[in-house]
Amino acid sequence: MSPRKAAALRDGDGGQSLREHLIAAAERLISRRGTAGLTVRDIAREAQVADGVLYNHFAGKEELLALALHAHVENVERELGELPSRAGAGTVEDNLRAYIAHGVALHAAIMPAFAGLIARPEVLSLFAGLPNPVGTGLGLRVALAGYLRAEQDLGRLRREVNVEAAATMIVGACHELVLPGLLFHGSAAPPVQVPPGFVDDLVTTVLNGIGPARTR
Amino acid sequence: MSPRKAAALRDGDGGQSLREHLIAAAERLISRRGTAGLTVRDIAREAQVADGVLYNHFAGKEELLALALHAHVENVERELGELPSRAGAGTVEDNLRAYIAHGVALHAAIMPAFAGLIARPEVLSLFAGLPNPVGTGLGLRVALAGYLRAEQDLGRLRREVNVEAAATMIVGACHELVLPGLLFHGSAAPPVQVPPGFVDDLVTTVLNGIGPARTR
Amino acid sequence: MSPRKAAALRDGDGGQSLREHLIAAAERLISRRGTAGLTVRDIAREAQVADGVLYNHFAGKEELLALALHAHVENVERELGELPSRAGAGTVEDNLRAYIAHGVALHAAIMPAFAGLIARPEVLSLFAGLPNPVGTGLGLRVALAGYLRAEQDLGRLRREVNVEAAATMIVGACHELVLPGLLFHGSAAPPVQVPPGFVDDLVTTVLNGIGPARTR
Amino acid sequence: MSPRKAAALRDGDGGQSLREHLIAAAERLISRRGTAGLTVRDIAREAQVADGVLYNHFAGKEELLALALHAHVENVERELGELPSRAGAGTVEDNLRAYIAHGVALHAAIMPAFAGLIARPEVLSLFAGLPNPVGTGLGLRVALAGYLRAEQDLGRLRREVNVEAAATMIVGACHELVLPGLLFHGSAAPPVQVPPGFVDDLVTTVLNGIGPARTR
DNA sequence: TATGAATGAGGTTTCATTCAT
DNA sequence: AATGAATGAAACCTCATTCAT
Repeated sequence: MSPRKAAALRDGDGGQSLREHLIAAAERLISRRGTAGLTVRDIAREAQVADGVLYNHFAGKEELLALALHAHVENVERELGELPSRAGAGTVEDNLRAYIAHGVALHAAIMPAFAGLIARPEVLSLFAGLPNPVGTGLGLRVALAGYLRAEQDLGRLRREVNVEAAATMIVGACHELVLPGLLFHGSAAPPVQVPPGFVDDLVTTVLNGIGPARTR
Repeated sequence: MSPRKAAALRDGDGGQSLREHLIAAAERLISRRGTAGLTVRDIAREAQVADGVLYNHFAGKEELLALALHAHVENVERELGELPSRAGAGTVEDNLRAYIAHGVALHAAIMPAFAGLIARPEVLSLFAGLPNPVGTGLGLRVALAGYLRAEQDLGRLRREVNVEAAATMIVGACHELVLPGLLFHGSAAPPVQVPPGFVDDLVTTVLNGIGPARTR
Repeated sequence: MSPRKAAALRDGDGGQSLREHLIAAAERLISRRGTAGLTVRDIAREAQVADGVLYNHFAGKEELLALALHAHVENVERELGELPSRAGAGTVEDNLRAYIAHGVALHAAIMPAFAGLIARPEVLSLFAGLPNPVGTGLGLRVALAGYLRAEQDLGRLRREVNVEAAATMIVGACHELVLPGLLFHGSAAPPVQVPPGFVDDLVTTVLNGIGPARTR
Repeated sequence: MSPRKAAALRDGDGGQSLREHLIAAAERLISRRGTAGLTVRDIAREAQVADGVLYNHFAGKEELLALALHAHVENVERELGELPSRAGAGTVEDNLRAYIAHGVALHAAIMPAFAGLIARPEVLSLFAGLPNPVGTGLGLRVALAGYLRAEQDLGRLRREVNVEAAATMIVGACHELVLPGLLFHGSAAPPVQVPPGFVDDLVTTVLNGIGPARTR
């Protein structure tokens, strides 16, 4: 009555549909090797499934990649846990440290996924079209700006600063900490190592500035 | 009898070796279309040279790409001109603005080149192995940190700040300003538009910080 | 408990067996798009039936196609109506005109169906093996020859002519009027347009001949 | 100095370019098996050449097929030799017999080639765009009509007959003689056998007509 | 040494058929 | 008996690299 189930689902993985199984397999590969050089055959093999199945469930490679990318971002964000979104709780320093740690880990995990797709706008626009709560990790900047503004409202940050500028610098610093390792050790790089104390220094810098005295 | 010269060199371009000619052609393509989807045939055609020559001068596509990438970064940096390396000259604000403008332009120009290669560690390690004075645009951070330290020595920036942290944030902000356009508008994106006043806000923020009062 | 019925038969189409339902669906597609590029999935979808059913009722795609082709020829002939089989009725000219009109319409309708199969002898021999009263439209020639012979017997056509030869020429002319449009305008060609008066000229020619005087 | 030659050309077939070699190989297959089910691999194998070569010489499979089809028609026409184009020479009967023999042989040879392409309009329009003197065998009808008109001018055929109609019937008869064998014995059919005397009967019929007396 | 055609592995996709449910 | 997802061979095409000339 019901149609046949894929061998891969029959033994053990029975809880999900093959569609989900395929997305999960692709996500696994993305998280392992990034998005570049990923072939349909790789994905089918990882899913232990025939080459052609994917076309029973997706319009093509591109749709699957977009969905897997989405799943990857979601997985990473789930693993990283909540951001300190409630202003006023804890110290600002601690909260900023949390944002930075989050940003470094997030970018380390998702940049290899996006990198291989810069040249494939179709996948990226499919991705952009997905219901995408937090999104591309770009959401981080928005979230951070929101947090900063809330702290401003509470008086724990100065009123006159441009929170967008601050958020840009902080999130940018996370990129900057991740990129070199990505470029020069490959996606099989050791987990990013931020020198001890460096995050503290970032936070101090952003809070106090580097100028000799307050201008303006 | 001297060995045959490539047709492309015979007329007009006689000053360079074919090796240099090929690197230049590849660089031209990289700067036009980025690194993704670039075939050796494209390069040979751009160089007006037979498909196979490249193997007489390079170990393979990868070596040529690494060298062309290097040339590309050098070209971009040459075109962008000098950075305010002499501390003490002009105002710190102006100098920081110059660094940021430089960084945005630099990353906008070189990120499409690197993007297509994140997944090809071979090219990137060849690149990393090149005698690479300024390098990957990562040089920018080093240069900026040096500048900041010099200003510290002159007393125009506070002694206790970690200039590495500051440089990381500033250069990171440049990444952050460039990346989204790259990802979601393709490499045929409009030239990056930083909102007016935003660079000023970045500078102000980094100089003054965002905290309510100086800590530490 | 009787065996399950296909969904498509349950509502409304209950009069036929699923076998007949499938043949009808395939015939519909053949008459719409010809035989080329027809997939079993197309047929199943047209029949609103699961992909696999067809293998419960036919040896495979080929048998189904052969039967659908047969049905298609039958349908077309039914729609075209009766041929003037009774010699002596009407004028010979009118009757020949009717045969030609019939032949043109018949070939226009069935040639796209056969065209996609010339290269698939299996289907065609299955088709040829079917109890095939009128057959492949080749029946037309037989019918026409029969009619001509009957008119001969009535003295309305000359005794000594070879009715097979005449029938061959007349039916052949129908092919010839249909083929070019088929080849060079695709099966989405406009319905065959025979220039006005041309059928008359064919009839006149076949009746009177083209020679200057009766030979033999 | 010159590039490498294909292995297949090196031993023995050296006179032609690989482009010609490929067209010839495809033509060979077309003449053997018709056009349907012909894969690029088949062609490459027949040409004893690597799978990918064809794309160095043609835009794709379609262009090659169109050219091979063209070559096939040319070959067949060359082998069949000249048609009696000079009116007035020989007897009209003999000339018509020659046309019919030619037409039967021609269609027997080229119809399997065209049949497989009815569903691929792209190939057919490429073919139609080729410089195509005689063309698709459709040229035969034009040539025959021309010949008939010339005989009319000489008074060997009656003035008032529509030569187009006559040509249509005669060429159509050739189709009709060829088609059934094609459909029901496959392209590996025995060479078409026209019953002895049948061609004579066709000629007699077309010259004298079948009517009891000259009408009009 | 330059040439550029030849090579062939490997990419994405289609589709007739099978088969667990 | 019906279902429809799974299967996997095979289609067309690309492209880095080789190599006879």
